[in-house]
Amino acid sequence: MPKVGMEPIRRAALVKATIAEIGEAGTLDVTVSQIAKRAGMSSGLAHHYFGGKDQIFLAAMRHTLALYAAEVRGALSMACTPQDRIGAIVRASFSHSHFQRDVIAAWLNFYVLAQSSQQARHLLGIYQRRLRSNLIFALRPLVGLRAVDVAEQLAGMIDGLYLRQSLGQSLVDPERAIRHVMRAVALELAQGPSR
Amino acid sequence: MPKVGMEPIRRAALVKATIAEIGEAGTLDVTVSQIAKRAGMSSGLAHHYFGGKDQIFLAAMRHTLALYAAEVRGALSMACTPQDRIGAIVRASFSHSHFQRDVIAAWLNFYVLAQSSQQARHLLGIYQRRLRSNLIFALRPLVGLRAVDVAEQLAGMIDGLYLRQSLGQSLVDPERAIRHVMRAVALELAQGPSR
Amino acid sequence: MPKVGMEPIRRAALVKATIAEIGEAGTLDVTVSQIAKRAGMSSGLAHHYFGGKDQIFLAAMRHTLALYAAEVRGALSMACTPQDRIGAIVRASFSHSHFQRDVIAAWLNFYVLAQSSQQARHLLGIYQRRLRSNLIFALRPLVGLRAVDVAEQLAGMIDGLYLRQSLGQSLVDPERAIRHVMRAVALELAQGPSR
Amino acid sequence: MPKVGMEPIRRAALVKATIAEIGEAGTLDVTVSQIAKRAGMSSGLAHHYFGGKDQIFLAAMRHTLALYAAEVRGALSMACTPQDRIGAIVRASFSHSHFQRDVIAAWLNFYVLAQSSQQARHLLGIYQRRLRSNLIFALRPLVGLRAVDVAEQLAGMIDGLYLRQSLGQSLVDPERAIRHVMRAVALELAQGPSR
DNA sequence: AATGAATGAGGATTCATTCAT
DNA sequence: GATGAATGAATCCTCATTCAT
Repeated sequence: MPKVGMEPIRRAALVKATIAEIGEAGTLDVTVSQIAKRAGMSSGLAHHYFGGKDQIFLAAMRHTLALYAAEVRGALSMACTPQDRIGAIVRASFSHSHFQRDVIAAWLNFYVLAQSSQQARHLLGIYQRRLRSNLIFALRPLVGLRAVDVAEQLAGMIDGLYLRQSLGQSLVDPERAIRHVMRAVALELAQGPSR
Repeated sequence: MPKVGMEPIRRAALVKATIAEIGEAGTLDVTVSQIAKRAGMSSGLAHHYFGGKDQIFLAAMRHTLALYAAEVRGALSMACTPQDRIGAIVRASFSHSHFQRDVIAAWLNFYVLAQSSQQARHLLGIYQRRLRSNLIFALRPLVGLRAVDVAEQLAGMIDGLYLRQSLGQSLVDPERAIRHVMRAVALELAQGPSR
Repeated sequence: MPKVGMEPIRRAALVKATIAEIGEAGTLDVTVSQIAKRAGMSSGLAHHYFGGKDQIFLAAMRHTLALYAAEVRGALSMACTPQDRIGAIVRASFSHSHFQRDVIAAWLNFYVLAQSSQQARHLLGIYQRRLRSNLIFALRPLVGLRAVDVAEQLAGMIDGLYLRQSLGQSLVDPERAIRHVMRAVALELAQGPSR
Repeated sequence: MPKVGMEPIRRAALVKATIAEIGEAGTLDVTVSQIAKRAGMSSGLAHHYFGGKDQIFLAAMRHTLALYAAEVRGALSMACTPQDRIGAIVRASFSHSHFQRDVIAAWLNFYVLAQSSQQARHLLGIYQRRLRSNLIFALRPLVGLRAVDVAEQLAGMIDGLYLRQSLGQSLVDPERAIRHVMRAVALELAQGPSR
C-alpha cells in the first residue's frame, strides 16, 4: 500500500478528518486513532506526518482559519465600495462552508485550545486582528474616527452570533445572522463620519 | 475527622475549586484530584458528594449560571424604565465578578461541554433563552416589533464581546464592552418603535 | 484491597521485583507491568508510588547499592587489622547475597543505565569512590604510597571478576574469585610499604 | 540509484554506525532508523542487508570483537618472549582504537546483550576464552601451574579496568591501566614457576 | 538496489472510580 | 463522614518490520 507523494494527500485527509471528528464529538477529546481511522490510515501514520496530536490540531486550525481567510479575501476582491467591503466580510463570516454545525463546533474548540496552547492562541490572534483590521479599513471612510469602536462592536457581534449557533437547537440560519449585523452597520453609517 | 453538616460547605468548596481550576487550566482537562485538592479534600470525597466528574462540572456550571442570573435579577429589580432594564442586563453581563479571565475561560468551556453533554446544553439553553427574553421584554416598549431582532443582535454582541476577552492580550475592559453594546442600543432606540 | 501504611511495603516489593525481573531478563527492557505483576500489584500503583519507570530503576539501584554498602560496613566493623579490612571488603564484594546470577545481571544493567542517566551515573560513582577509598584506607598502612595504585588495581579486579560471572557458563564460584583477589593483595603486601 | 557491489560497503557502514550510535546513546535503545540514517541509507535497506535489528547488533559485535582479536594477534606476532606476549595482550586490550569512551560503552552494551541473546553470549564467550587461553599460554612458561589462576586474575583485572572507564569522569588513561596490570604480572613472575 | 510509506503491536502513563478501613 | 490505596481501561506514541514502487 505504500505509495510515493502521498504526504500532501495524507495530511489533507487528516486535517479534514480532524475537523469532522471534533465537530461530531463537540470536543477536543478525540483520539488520534479515531481521526486516523476516519482519514483511512493507521494512527502511526498520523504521528509520522504530524509528530503528535497537538500538531494535528494546530494543522486543522490553520486550515480552518486559512479557509475563512480565503473566503474573506475572495469576497473583498470583488467589493468596490466601503459598504460592499463590510458586506463581504460579514457574508464570508457566515458563508455556507463556514457556517455549519460541525465547523462551528470545531471553531469553538479552537477557542478553547487557545486557552492552553501558545500556538493556538497565536493563530487565533491573527484571525482576530485580521477581522478587526479589515473592518476598520472598510469603516474608516464611512464613520471616520468611530471606525475602531464600530469595528470592535461588529467583530463582537459576528463572533457572538456565530458562537450562539453552536447551541442552537433550531437550524442555523446564516441570512438571519447576516441581517442582524448589517442592520447594526446601517444604523452606524446613518450617523455619518465622526470629525 | 468526620464532621456533620459539612455537605453544603464541601459542595460549595468543590464548585469554587472547579471553576478556578478550569479557569486556570483553560480546559476541562482537569482531574478530579486537582479539584479536590484545591478544595481541601480527597478525591474520594468529591465523588461521594457529586457522584462523578460530570456532575461536578454541571454543578459548577449551574453555580456560574445562577450567579449571573442573580446579578441580572438584582440589577433589574432596581430598574424603572425599559432603558434602565437594558442597561442593567448589559452591565450585569460584564460585571466585575463575571468578567474575569478565569470565569470567562470557564464559561467558554461550558459552551464546549454543552456540545457533548445533554444536561450542559440544557443549562446553557436556559441562559440563552433567559437573556433573550429579558432583552425582548425590555425592548418591546421601545422598538415594538423589532424587539426580537434587536434582542438577538444584542445577545450576540454581548456573548461575542465576552468571548473575545478570553483571548485578549490586553487587560479586560468591561466599560469598553458596555459602551459598545449601549451604543448599538441607542442607535436602535433612536429609530423609535416599529409598527 | 486498599490498606493504609502500605507504601513502604509496596515500594520494597517493587524494588525487589525490579531486580528479579531485570536479572531474569538480563535487560532493562522489562515493562512496568511485568514488574508490578511480580510485585503483586497493578502497573498504575507502581507509577503512583514511584512516578515512573526511571524512578523505579533508580530505587532498585539505590537498594542494591545500599545492600552492598551495608555488607561492606558490617564486615569492616569486625575487622581489626588492615589486612582484615581488605579481606572484609573483598569478601563482601563476593558475598552470597551479592554474587548471584540475577543480582550480577542487574548490576551490569545498572552500569549500562549509568551511561544514559545522570542520576544512575551519580549513584554508581558513589559506589566506585567508596570502594576505592575503603581500599586505600586499608592499604595505606601496608603499602604506603602505593596505596592508590594498588587500590585501583584491586578495584578493577573485583569489578572484572564480578562482571565475568555474568557470562560464566560454569557455576559462579565466589571462593575462587576471592582467592584471586587476595593472592594479588598478598603479593603487594609482601613488597612492604613504599617510602 | 541502485548500485552493484555495494553490499560490503553498506554493511560496513551500518556496522560502524551501529557502534557509534550505541556508544553515543550508551544504550542498545537505538532505532534502526537512527543507525541507517547515520550510515547514509534508509531503514529498509538496513533490514534488507541484515534481516533485522538483532542481526545488525550481532554484526557490530562481531566486528568489534574481530578488531580486538586482530589487534591482539598483530601484537603477539611481534612478541618473542613470554613476557612480551603478556605485554602485547595487555597493551592491545587498552589500545587506542579499543579504549575510547564510545567503544567502551558499546562493549559494555554487548555484555548486556549477551544476557538475553544466545548468539551474543556465544560471541562474547569466544572472546573470554581466547583472552584466557592467550594469557595461559604466555604464562605457563613463567609461572607453571599457577598459569590458570593468574590468567583469570589478569583477565578479570583487564575487563574490570576497562569497564571502570565507562563511568570515569576523568579522561581515560590507557597507560595507567596498562601499568596496573603489568605490575600485577611482575609480582607474579617474581615468584617463579610453580612446581 | 533502494526508498520511505504504512502498519500494528506494545508500552508508559494518566485518571475516573471504587472501596477497605 | 473521610481517606487515599488500588485498579484497569484508555490513549499517545514509538518502532521493527514489511512492501509497493
